[in-house]
Amino acid sequence: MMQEMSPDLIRTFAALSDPVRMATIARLAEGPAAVGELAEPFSLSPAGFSKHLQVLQAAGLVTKKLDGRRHICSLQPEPLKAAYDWLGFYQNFWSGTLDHLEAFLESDQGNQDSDKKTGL
Amino acid sequence: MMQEMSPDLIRTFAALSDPVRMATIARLAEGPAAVGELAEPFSLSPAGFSKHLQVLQAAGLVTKKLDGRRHICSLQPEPLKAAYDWLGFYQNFWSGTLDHLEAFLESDQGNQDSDKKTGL
DNA sequence: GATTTATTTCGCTAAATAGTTAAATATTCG
DNA sequence: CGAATATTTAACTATTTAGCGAAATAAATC
Repeated sequence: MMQEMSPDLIRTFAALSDPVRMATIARLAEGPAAVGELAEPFSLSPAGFSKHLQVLQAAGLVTKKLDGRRHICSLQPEPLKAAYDWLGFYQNFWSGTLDHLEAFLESDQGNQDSDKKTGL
Repeated sequence: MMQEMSPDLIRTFAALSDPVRMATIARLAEGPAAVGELAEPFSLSPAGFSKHLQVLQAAGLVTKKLDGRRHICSLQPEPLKAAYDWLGFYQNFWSGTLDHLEAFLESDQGNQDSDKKTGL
């Protein structure tokens, strides 16, 4: 078995690997906001912040809608969920007494959606 | 309230944002392996793969122990768990009927360690 | 002890990223 | 319409990252 490692997931992790972008996501989780409001906490030029926003949009983490001359940004949950699920696969690895996933992968739980060979 | 965004987390997400490194983590979840074995699936020079391993080690995701001339790599769960937990904070954002976290943040659950202003 | 195997470090190049300032595009307001 | 506001795009520079081949280190084997 092998976990999916889509370009989308890669882009999501890349988008998350920056403090400005992580903080922006945290802020947007509290509700939509205009670009200027989002940029305020950072000592960045507007153009510099705009680029971070582009990275977040390219990853599908943020969408924008226009409200007059302001661009209102909203957080999109799907990519976060996908990243969460990818990492969640390794839950057994860190949460249990297992040193690695072997035991899990050979368990009923680990086999339930992969090796349905019992019926063949 | 504001989620923690440590340099460690940043490094973890950066380490995850590459297909070679993601696949290597997936492989290591099945159990420890030597560098050469890990490198095999990729068309990379040994030096090239070694650098990816350095990134994973710098993020604390992989540790090595020596077995003769072979370097045995093991996956370390802590950084994965930290990333999982950071993303898990937004679970309410994607899993529920909420458009954003406001409702959660104003709930008992959301208030339990943040705005204890009821007593002021 | 010379050779082979496993891996890293070094020195380099090419490409991607993060930041800047200046100019461009809309939109609102007087 | 002209000035101000909000934001992006363009052009550029500096830094980081990803890759390579060659050399270095270390252990195993003959």
